[in-house]
Amino acid sequence: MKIATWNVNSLKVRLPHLLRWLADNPVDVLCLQETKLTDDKFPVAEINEAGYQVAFSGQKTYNGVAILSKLPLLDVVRNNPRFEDEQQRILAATIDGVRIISAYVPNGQAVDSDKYVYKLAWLKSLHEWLAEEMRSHASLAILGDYNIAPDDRDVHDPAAWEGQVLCSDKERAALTALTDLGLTDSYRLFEQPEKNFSWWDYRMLGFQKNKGLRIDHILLSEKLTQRCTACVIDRAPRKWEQPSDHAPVIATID
DNA sequence: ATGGCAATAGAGTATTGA
Repeated sequence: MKIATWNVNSLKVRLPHLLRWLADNPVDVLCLQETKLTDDKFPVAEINEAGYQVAFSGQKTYNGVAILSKLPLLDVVRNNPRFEDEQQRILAATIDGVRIISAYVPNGQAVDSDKYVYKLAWLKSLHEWLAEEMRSHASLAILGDYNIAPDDRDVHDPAAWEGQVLCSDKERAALTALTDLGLTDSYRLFEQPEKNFSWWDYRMLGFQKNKGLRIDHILLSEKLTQRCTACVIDRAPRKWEQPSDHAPVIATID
């Protein structure tokens, strides 16, 4: 089973990229973030035609998450039931006995801004809900754009980013709190290339200069960690015309 | 060198992202 995550930064713009990528990478499950579409505009027919069933939770202009799957999506839940939130950032479904969660963690804008406070509160509540979910689902994977670079290996210029949003101690502690629940960053189970990232700024020739961050992650419960045989970042679609600023991350579960 | 790109809403320019 291959499971993947990709922040597409507008599914309206990126639908051709998505279909092309799925043709090249026929993963079993793909979690999307930043679809930026209301549910009535979601391209269900095109995705079905590509061989995928899909659940989605969107809103106008911002956020929006989805899960594509070759197998049926059961027990679909929108949002963290413990966190009152108008922003559509969480979608969960059970696929082939695995609880899959697509998550779009808030960006946080700047340390100590209102959005940063919201990000930390959101993560704290996610932690509480995940603890619960893990009790009822031994096989659980939470995939998405975490907007947190776990450590300095995940940052192109750690000195420049030190203490900044996406790299601050409080954000990293919030991510560590999630892994302390018994979730593992699948990427670090394996030897990985140096300076390998999942996001590059559109500005400053970020991708060409590889000025990026690794902020998109696949966290696995212990049961899935034992079955995980690979985790890779696919930079290929970042080189395509009019790309998303994020690259997909893929984990293989045997 | 502290900007720079891109998407959205909506009709010039503001907001957000990371």
